[in-house]
Amino acid sequence: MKLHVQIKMNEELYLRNPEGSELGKKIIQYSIQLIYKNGFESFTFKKLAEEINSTEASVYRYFENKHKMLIYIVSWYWSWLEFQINYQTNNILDPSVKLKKIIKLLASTVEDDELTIYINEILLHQIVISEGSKVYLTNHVGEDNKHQFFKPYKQLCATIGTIISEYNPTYKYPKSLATTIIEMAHFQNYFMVNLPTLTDFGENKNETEIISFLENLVFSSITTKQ
Amino acid sequence: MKLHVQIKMNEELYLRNPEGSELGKKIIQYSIQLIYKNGFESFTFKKLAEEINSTEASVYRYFENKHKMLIYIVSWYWSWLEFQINYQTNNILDPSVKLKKIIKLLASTVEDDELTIYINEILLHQIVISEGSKVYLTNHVGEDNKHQFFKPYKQLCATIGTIISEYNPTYKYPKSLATTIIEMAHFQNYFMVNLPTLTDFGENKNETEIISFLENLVFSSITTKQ
DNA sequence: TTTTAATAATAGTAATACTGTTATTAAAAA
DNA sequence: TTTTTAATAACAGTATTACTATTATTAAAA
Repeated sequence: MKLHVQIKMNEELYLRNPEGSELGKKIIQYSIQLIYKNGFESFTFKKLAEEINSTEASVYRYFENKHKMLIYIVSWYWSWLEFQINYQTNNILDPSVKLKKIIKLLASTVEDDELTIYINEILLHQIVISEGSKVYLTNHVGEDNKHQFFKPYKQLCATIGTIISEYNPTYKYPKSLATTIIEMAHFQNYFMVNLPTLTDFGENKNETEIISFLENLVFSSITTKQ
Repeated sequence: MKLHVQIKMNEELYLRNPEGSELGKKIIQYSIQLIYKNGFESFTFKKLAEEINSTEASVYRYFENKHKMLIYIVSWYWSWLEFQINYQTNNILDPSVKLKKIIKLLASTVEDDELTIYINEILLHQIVISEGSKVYLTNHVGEDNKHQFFKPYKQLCATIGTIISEYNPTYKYPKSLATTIIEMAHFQNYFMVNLPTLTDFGENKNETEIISFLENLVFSSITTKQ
């Protein structure tokens, strides 16, 4: 039996479901490649169309604009990560072990998931690090929120927040600490690679130091008496 | 005697110094207003020119493009905040008192500084919250870094990191904790206002809760034995 | 009074972010 | 098998953005 992880995406994010056709999958696959390579700002549907030997108009049949495309792939990532977390922390009872596992999953280079051939999770993870916050840092965040575009991100925060509360039910800021872990797992990685003077991770540039930093941050916060 | 706070800006950020002319000051003043109102994405030099009854070409005499303009105003903010922090923590010896003061300055609504008539610090603070990270989350971060465009931000992190090390010389991640404080002071504020389910600050929407969260985060991290 | 500098006014270009139309092809339904 | 439908390719076109270049006008400095 082949396990197929189907991630159900918010239907308002696309005009035509990209998972439902070869062209659609190609659009996702090469969008990830292009955004990874040149950044979201210089990514255009025209360049994408040239890359996949199709036309701009065809891409517009799938996505209204490139921002919704970004929300789509970033949301996909959060949903996928949520699944990985649930899968890997399943049967673990100790919340501190769970939290350590989550920190590791957030801060480590992901492994490419063989089940989703057209999505390269390694590149997607890098995109989420560099472009992920642009998804909600817009003037239309309220509108987008009404359309539930941030649900997978919120869901992940809720999951992490719940485990924090399991560990220490008296801790007052489980959700804020959850977003801090998520955002800092990515920001510290971005700083380490691009602006290393902003971090304490120096030359070696590996993720174990980020994990130590985050573990220290989280466990001292939720262990300290208030 | 009138105290004049002159902030020396990186000369590579502009083509002509906006502080040196009436038009230049108007460009800064109305850029802040427009970016605050409609967000950075929809901000254009044409709209700005219309707003100040000038022309696009005149604006281009001052700034090469709108991204450098954003770096300019955000850097100005960090330099200004650094000054405020140094001023307000001057003569304080206890590093924990200093840190609390800094957290408060980072997380609170700033007061308009009467000394800079054409810069509205309250609006600028909101811009730094919503658009600040876009300054370095670009594909040309390396180039921009070489040109020292992030110096004021780095300087602020160094200042905060130094005080953290003063409090606890054995703490291993002073700089990463410094960036965490800065970024989270802003992100938690943004989430509180725009995506409240991501935080624990609920209905009241005031900054004292964010300050408590950050104080708890910082002091438990640097007080815990490692 | 002359020179210079700054700005306004105007024009123009390449690229971006789309929309619309029609021809072609492939797959599904009759 | 034929017909219908759906998807895509190909092409054309528009408004806006992000610029550059040129010249006229004005104001200040030499």
